[in-house]
Amino acid sequence: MKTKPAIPKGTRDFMPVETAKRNYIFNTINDVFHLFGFQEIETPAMENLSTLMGKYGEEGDKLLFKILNSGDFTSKADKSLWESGDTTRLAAQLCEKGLRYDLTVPFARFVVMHRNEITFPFKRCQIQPVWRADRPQKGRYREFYQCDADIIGSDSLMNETELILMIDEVFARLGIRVAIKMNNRKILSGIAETIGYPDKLTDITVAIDKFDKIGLDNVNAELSSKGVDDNAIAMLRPIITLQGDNDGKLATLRKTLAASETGMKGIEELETILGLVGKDNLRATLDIDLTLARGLNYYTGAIFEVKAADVAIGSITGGGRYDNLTGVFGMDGVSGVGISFGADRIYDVLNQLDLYPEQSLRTTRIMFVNFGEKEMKAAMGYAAGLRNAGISTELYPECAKMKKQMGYADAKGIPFVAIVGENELASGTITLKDMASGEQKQVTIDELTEIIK
RNA sequence: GUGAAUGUAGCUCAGCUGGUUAGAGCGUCGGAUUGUGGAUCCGAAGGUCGUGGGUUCAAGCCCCAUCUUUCACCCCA
Repeated sequence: MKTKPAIPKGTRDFMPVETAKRNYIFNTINDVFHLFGFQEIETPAMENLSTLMGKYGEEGDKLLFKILNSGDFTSKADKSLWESGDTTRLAAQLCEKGLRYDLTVPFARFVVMHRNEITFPFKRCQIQPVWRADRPQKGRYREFYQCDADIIGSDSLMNETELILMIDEVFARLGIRVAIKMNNRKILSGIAETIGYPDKLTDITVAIDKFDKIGLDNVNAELSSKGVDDNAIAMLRPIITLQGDNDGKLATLRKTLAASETGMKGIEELETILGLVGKDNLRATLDIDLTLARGLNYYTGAIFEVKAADVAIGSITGGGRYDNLTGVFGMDGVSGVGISFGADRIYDVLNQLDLYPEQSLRTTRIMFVNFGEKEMKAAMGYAAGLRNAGISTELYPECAKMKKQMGYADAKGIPFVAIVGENELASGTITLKDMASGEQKQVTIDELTEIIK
C-alpha cells in the first residue's frame, strides 16, 4: 500500500541550503558560548513525565508531548477512567515518558543527578530540539531548537551581566539589531504587594505583560476581571506606563515600592547589573521594561527578553534567574540563571534580512569533469592532494555530456571546475574554469591550489 | 484548547452562474553537428483538483465530515 509522504504538523524538513544557514546560526551561538567558558552537554529527547509535569504551569502540562508506554500498556490502566473521561489521570497511567519541553528543566534534573561529578559554579551550554504540542503558527513550531546557556551554583549578579554581554555578542556577530529588555520578578512581586494583592502576582504579571499588545484599557479590564479593585488598578497605572531612561525608572520605582522589601531588593539587583554592564559597552539597547513578565513561573530574579529591531516576530531570546529549580529534585539552595536563543526564529529573522555571509553557505569549492576512466584516475590523484590541503573537492561520478556536468556544477554553486581531458593529460596541466566569470586557463596543480584555496 | 480562513502539477497561481479530453508561468528532464553551465529556441514528463462521504443526468466548483496550512485568542521561542 502506498502512503502519501507527509510529516507531522508543525515539523519541517530542511534542504541543504537551509541546513547550511541553520548551522551558521548554531555555530555562531556555540562559538560565543565557548568564548565565555560554557561547556556543551546533551540530554535525551525524552524525560520521565514526573520530571516534566508541573514545571511549566497548567498550560505547559497541556503542551507536553506524551509517549505511549510500550508493551501491554492497557493492562496496567484503570478501565473505569476510560468511561469517566478523565484524560489527565488516564494519560498518567498510559504514559510515563514525554518529549522535553525546554532545556532548562532537564538541565536541573541533570545537575541534581550528577552533582558529585560537577564542579560549581557550572556553566553549561546546550543546543538541541524541544517539542511542544502547541498549535503551529508563523514562527511557532512543534519541533524547534533552543540554544541554552546557564550558570548554576552562583548567586553573583556577574552571571546576569555576562549573559547580557553574551547576548550582545551573538547578535552583533549575526548582524541583527536587537533590543534587550530586562525586568525582575522581585519588582513584580513588590508591585503586587504594594497595591495590596500579593497573592495575585501571576494574574497581574500576565495582564501587564500584554500592555504592549492590547493597551492600557484592556489590561485594566483584564485586571478588573481577575478581581483587582479600581484603587489598585489606579496605583498600577503609573508603574506600567513608566517612561524615560533606566535611571529615571529606577528612581521612580524606589519611591513607589519603598514599603516592599522584596521590591527594593529587585531594584537593587537591576541597578547592580546595569552598573556592571556599563553605559557604552553594548551594541544593543538595554532597557528596563516593567511590563516584561515572561510566562515560565520558575523565574525568581532578573528576567530578560530580546526582540529584533527590524523584524516583527515575538521574542527571539529569553531567560532569567531561577533560585531553586533543583529544589523539586531534592537539591536545595542552588541558584541558576540562564538564557535561551530561539534558533528557529533567529533563522526567520536572518532570512528576512538576508544576512548570511557568503562563506557560511560555501559548499564544494571545485569539481573535476569526468572524461572517462583514464582521465578520472589522474583527477582522483589531484583531488586527493586538494583534499589534503583542506579544499572541498568533488569528482563528477559519470562520464556524462559535458553540458550536463557543467550544469550540475552551476546548480550546486560550485565556483571552480577543473577539466582534465586528453589534451591536459598529455601536457600534465589542468584547465581551470572560473564559473562566475567564465574565464578559463591552463595551470599546473600547484598553481591551481594557490588560486582556489 | 476557542474562533476564522485556506487546500488545483515540485513551486506560484488561473479555472466564468456546476456542463465534454483541468490550464499558464517558473522548475525538472530531453534536444538545438558529439570538450563547456547560468541566455534563447524546440519538445516531453508531471494532477485519483487534500482525503472520505453525499446532492445531481453531470462536481475542481454545492453540502457534511476529516486532515493540512495560515490568522486571531490562549500561551510562548
